[in-house]
Amino acid sequence: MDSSIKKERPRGRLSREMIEDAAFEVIEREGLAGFSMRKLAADLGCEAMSIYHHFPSQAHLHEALVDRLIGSLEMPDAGLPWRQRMHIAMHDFRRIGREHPAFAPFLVTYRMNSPTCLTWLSDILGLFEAGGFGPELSARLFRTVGYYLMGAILDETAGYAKGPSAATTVSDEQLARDFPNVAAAGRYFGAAEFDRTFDLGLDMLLDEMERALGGANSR
Amino acid sequence: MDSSIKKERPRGRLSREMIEDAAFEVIEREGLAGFSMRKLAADLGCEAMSIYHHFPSQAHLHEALVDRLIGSLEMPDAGLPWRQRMHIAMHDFRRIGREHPAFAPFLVTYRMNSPTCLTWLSDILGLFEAGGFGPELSARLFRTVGYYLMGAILDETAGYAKGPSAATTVSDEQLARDFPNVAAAGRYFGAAEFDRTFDLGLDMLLDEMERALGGANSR
DNA sequence: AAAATGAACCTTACAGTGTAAGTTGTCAAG
DNA sequence: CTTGACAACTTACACTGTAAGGTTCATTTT
Repeated sequence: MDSSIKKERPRGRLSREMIEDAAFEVIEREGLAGFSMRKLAADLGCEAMSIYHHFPSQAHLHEALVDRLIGSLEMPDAGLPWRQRMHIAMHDFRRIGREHPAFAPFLVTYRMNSPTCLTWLSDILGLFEAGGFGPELSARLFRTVGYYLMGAILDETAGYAKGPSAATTVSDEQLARDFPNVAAAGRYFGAAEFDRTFDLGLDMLLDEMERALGGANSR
Repeated sequence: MDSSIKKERPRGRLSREMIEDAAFEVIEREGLAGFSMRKLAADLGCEAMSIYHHFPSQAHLHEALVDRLIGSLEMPDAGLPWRQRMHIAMHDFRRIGREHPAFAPFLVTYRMNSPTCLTWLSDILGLFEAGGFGPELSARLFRTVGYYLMGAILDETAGYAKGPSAATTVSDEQLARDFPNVAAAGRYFGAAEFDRTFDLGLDMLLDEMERALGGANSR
């Protein structure tokens, strides 16, 4: 058996899909800032520059990862009520963020303009419009839930994105003494409460949207 | 007028405040990713390593910038009604983000745990509690508006944070043809609509919170 | 005045980064 | 077998954060 250190991998066996798969792994293992083309290459058993044959730059690779994630999303069953469909779509997006916590900051910061992403965006806008909102309100409400979603994903994945704060941190004792209400709130800030907290805010927004719809209809 | 490239600057004239001021400038000029200790030093007229006498690392410096911004926030007048105070506090935070658009991604991603930041966080939590919410709901509603705020700031400053997308972009014609509803929504996604859109979502959340309060009181 | 102290700043060096440019290896078509 | 095309590798460059150690200068002590 061949015993070279690098995995035996004949030429011509590198593909975009393989590279993307490995990139997700390296990012989650090393963190987004710790990711590099050389580490990715080491994972793939090739040299860094070989990757450039498939992606013209690291930025292109990162954007391809976004495309992969967004492209994997499916719109909820059109037979369901509007509110339920919106609820599902929001949870779907949140899920792909949480499944790739180290990549999540890039995902939510990225300004979508690829066909794949625009399709998703268009579908979500269409969901609002199908719910009875006009073009303007659909756009603004999309932003509203989008903002909420972005912030939630960032918070819920923040523990993975960067290590502990470098600068002065406040000890638990000092926190309990000087900021008792923050210490008390900490109980509801933990990962165990993410689902409940997320749904609270999401339902508040959806409640208010339905109210706006009902008000317009009954008027 | 003196035209030396580096500012004349006798020893002992470097201070944390000066460095922070220059760092804000360099970050806004070069972008967060384009920022470096050497560029900062060039701006200050010193060598890169001199900065390490005042900040032990770049991360410490960045966190000091967050502290500066958060520390500059003042709580709204306690005599005002609860809802108005919350509205002002949210707009204040949004303002410091928008005043430093390139730095905003770090600001909103940063997990606050310095005394300065904890003081602000405690004050906001106190604002909910003063409004009549118990500890648990105060914590969860803080998260809710916090998520919304983070997302809004990220979106509103995204144009400054990074250059145009590196990968395939969809042309305006293609957008109008293949994604007409997205193209139509673009009208409401521009900077001119930021204020109106932000207030729409914020007011929805505050409406819903007041409703929760009223419901609890009238029950 | 002279010497000592210590902070403030600079110089050098290293391991790491993205990626441009040029080179090599491999396989398929002629 | 030769030729071509292309995938992968090698080298090189300009840049990064920062560790280690050297230099300069204001202040304090003698």
